[in-house]
Amino acid sequence: MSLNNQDLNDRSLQLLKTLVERYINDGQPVGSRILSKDSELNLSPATIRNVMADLEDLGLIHSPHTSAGRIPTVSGYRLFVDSLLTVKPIDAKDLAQISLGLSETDDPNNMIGAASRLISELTNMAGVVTMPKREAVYLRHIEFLPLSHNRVLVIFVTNEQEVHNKVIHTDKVFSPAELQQAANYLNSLYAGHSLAAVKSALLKDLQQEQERTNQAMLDALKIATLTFEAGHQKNDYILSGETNLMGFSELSDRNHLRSLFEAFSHKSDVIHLLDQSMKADGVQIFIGKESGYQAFDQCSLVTSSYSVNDEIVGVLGVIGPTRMSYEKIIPYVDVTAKLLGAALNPKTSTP
Amino acid sequence: MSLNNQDLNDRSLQLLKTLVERYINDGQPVGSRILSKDSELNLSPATIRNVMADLEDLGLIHSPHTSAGRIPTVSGYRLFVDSLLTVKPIDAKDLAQISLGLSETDDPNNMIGAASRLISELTNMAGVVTMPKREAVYLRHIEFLPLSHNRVLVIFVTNEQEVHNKVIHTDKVFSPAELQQAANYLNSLYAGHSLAAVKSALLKDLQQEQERTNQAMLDALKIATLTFEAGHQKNDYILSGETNLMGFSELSDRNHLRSLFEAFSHKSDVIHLLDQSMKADGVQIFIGKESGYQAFDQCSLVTSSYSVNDEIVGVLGVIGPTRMSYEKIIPYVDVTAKLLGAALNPKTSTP
DNA sequence: AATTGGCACTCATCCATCAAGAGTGCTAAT
DNA sequence: ATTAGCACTCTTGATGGATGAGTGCCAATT
Repeated sequence: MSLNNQDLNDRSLQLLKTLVERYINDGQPVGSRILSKDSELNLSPATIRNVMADLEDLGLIHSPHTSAGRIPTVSGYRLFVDSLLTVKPIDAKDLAQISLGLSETDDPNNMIGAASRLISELTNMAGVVTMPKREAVYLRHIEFLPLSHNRVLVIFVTNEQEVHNKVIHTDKVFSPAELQQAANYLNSLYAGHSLAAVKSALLKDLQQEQERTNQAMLDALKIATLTFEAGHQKNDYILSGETNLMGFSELSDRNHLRSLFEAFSHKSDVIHLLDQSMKADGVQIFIGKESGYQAFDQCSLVTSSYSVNDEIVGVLGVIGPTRMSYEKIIPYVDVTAKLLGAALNPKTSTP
Repeated sequence: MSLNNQDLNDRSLQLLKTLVERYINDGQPVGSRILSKDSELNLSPATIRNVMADLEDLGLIHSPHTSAGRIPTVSGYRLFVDSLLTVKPIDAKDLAQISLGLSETDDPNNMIGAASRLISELTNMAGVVTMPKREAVYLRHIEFLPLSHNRVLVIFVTNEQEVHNKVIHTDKVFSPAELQQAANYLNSLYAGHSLAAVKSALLKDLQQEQERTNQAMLDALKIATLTFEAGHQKNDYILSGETNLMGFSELSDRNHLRSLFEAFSHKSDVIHLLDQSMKADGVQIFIGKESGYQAFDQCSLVTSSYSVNDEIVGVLGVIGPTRMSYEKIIPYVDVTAKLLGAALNPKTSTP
């Protein structure tokens, strides 16, 4: 056994690097002859073969069958991505396209969609961006409109300009005037407070008022309780360019493709996966089975969280085949996430 | 030439019918021997062959190659669907599932989604439902909130409970009080009127006020003009179960599948296609190339408009391969569309 | 001791051939 | 008008080289 660390470090890594690069380019298993010509070190195919055998023993590469070249395993990609890769600078034209694309709208929702579309178009893969999810959501304004059958339409605005609406069922019928009064009361009491604070305050106030039995205020508090009892975070994402994935031969198996697209439809798996990237700054990568979801076995996911006012609020990512150009994709994801965060910051935009 | 109308009418149609039914069942080209056994008329394969040759001359069937059976052409399907088909009654259990599924929510948006999901699950194909689009949209309530940089968040409610919001840019900065006053003014003036009426009234009132130079009202009218200048009809649809389409071998060609899913993403083609069904009551069918969109060449689309209060407001449909069980699908689409219309009617729901 | 040339060996891929089977169209007989 | 019979076509699947890429290992070289 001549495969100690010394062996690996010197040139095996170099060879692994060129092997991965070559495979990412061609999609063909790369053999000793090609690798010999491709690497700067002047080694004969025979020597390369010895090294390759070592790399295979270490589980970094494997060959699909006897007479084919080698392709990287997940560990091989991982090593490549972690220590060998030299990122390419982002194309100036593409950078401009991203900035421009993100500045075309004020609406945060549209901006998320634009980011998803941009990253998908520039990488020719699927782009995905989660809706921003603020830790602290502030109640800005609330409004009630009566509907038929004891139902009330609640409209409330959070943060700067996020509009939510829901229908609640009340015990009794309220007149428009009563609802107006309730809204005024709640606005004066709770506007500017975080939703969490509002919820706990509601509980307290409800008890207090119950003792004092001020009916009007009691009603207002009850309606408000109904309004805020469920979560309002959308927990959704915008996916673009899924169809690009159909162009990759490694994903062409019908069943694979189907389970992949089913995962996109169900959303929960993808959301869970993206949530993992919320924790960290910067770019994160899931290669093949690393994601833990079978549907993504043949895919890699390159993500970056994006922040508004130094608070991480969402994740932007790219989904493609394991054989993707990480060197190119990583900076694109990185930059787009940063630009999206900046564009979403209301203080910086359109002075 | 022995292929006059007499020939066709008698038993050729009967044979065409069983041929189509058989092909829809098996997916295999059906030959003279099978057809001879399958049809009640006791004819030898040879006779059947003569009839089939006639049907082929008429463009109703064709054979993929010399030694294969025949499969229906678009015209063949069309004739089958228009005059030969005997619809199967809808399964009671499925009917219950639809009713139940549609009654689970109040929110029209959720109901559309549920309808799309239900029809897709019950047919094992893709379900599509357009968002309801009322001819007459009534303004119910309008509200303004100030944002930074001369921007105003407009929230307005139409019809019963449809909430819209948009950000408009104003010439000058408005105080919250001014905006409140403007909203009150507009609500008193225009609430209950159709959006079209509001738009034309705005133009007139704007001119009148300009002469009288009442600044506050002039401002209100200007903001309102900005609010209503663009259309607010969503013109969107909810698609479900697209992935079911990946299971059909006739759509398995990667490029076909891709262009199909790209059409789903672009939406415009599908919307245009569905809009054609808005004009008519009842079930409409587009078979293969009849749709006019290349992406749908291999697909059929079975649609039905749905109505609220006798006004057609949207379309529900199913997308699948041309070789689909029309006899089963048609009543499902029909019934689901009717039930959806009923469920959307606020007067009928939850008394 | 590391490197290399040489060589036998393994597989996937391509291509031609072949047999079987399904289905047709046509003709002649019923 | 219908049908039996038959020659013919064409797909499908199996078989079997031939080719070529690539490997692993051994012995020779540096």
